[in-house]
Amino acid sequence: MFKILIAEDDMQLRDLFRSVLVKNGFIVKGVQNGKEALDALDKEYYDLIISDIMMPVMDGYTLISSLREAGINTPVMMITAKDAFEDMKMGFLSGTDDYMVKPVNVNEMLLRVNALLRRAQMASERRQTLGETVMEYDSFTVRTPTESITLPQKEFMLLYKMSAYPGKIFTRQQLMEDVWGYESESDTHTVDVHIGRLREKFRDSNDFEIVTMRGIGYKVVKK
Amino acid sequence: MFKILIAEDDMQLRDLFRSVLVKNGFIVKGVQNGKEALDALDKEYYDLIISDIMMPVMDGYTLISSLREAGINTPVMMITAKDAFEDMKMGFLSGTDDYMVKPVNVNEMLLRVNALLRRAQMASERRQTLGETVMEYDSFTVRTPTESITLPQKEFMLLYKMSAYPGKIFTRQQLMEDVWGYESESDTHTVDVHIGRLREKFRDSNDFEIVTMRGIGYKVVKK
DNA sequence: ACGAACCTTGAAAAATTATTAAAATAAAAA
DNA sequence: TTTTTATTTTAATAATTTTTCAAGGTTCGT
Repeated sequence: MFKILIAEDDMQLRDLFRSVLVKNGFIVKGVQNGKEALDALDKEYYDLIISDIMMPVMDGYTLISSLREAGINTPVMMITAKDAFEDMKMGFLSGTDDYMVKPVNVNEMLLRVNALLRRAQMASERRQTLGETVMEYDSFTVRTPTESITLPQKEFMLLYKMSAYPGKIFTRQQLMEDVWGYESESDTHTVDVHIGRLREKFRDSNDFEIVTMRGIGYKVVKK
Repeated sequence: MFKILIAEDDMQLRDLFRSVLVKNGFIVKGVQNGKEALDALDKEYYDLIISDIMMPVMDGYTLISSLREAGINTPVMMITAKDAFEDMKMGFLSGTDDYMVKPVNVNEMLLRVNALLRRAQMASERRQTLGETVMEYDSFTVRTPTESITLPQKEFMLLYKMSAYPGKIFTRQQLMEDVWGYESESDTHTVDVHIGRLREKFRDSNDFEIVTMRGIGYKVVKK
């Protein structure tokens, strides 16, 4: 299920886009300007951004530039009122992936959105979400609303593995095999130490906690 | 540099596209129809395909469909004479990434080509900026407010590649493949040495730094 | 309250990366 | 061509971070 963020100050247009996208199975959030878009992106992961250029508070160019500078490569489709080459050029140079001129044919928009998502999927890293916590396998990074930390390999793998099935209990043995590999010599108590460190790091998480199943193993539970 | 394949039966148009792209540093091969395109793709790798829809022998839809079926995900831009929704729909459904209607604005085409290559994870611009630091691909030169130095090839390519996606993590393997080439014999630790030299040279940069992602690779971060 | 299971801590061991120097290769100049 | 210079690679060692292990303290369930 793909999540799309729409930044558009014209409420009528925003609602039109939203209804079309929702009707086609997307989860959509609408905001009024670039600033609000950044806030939304901070809280939650989106698979695609549709943004108007001219908006109050923060325009589309600024929005995209800041995203790209922050290393966020979410695909972006820009929408503009003016059919001017210079505007389009600025859009593409800020890091836009596609560009449409108003009045927008919503069916074309749908096709283009799908094409962008298809292409992004290929390059996309493996990723997992637990509430507002996002785990990126390719960078061993965990993003929460308040921070973004890169974990050591073993710690990350443990968390990633268990988060894939919240509520499911994993025995130490299972975790050893999955994370350390089939014929690891290491003591299974090593798992405990890593769990301890994870707990310390995510003590304040509102999304999950690691629960001990005495005599069995551990599980990640959604809060 | 990047290789682009153009499939277009109108010789005049093909030559126009070719000359514009060549002028912008791309290596271009032109063919007359889908069949010839498939033959060319069989012989050689291309980074992007620009294809007309209506062509004798084999049309654009068939070309793209066969590519996608064969698991080839090269980005494709389709070009058509008719401004018809049904045509565009068929184009996108066959696996096209972008779509332009004739008469084609070649400058817009250039922008879109670059956007497609960027999304496909290839830095296509010949010049990049990171804050006040400018990198020129053609001369391997990096200019900062205080100085201007020409780097050795490997060092420059490394920096250039990573700077194209600030914040994105590159594994040594990836960097080896991108900078050294697919089947390099060299030890991947040679990357470390070059990174070390880059760090030394740009120790005082206010614009960026190279951060180690332990166990994974490196990334360039904006300051 | 008791024992087993778990948590915490610190320090040793292992793995990874940084740094340096020297050797090998490639490019440029004489 | 030969010599010189610059670049790239390899190798060895140092520094750093992660991982492991073990000991003592704590908690949990009966």
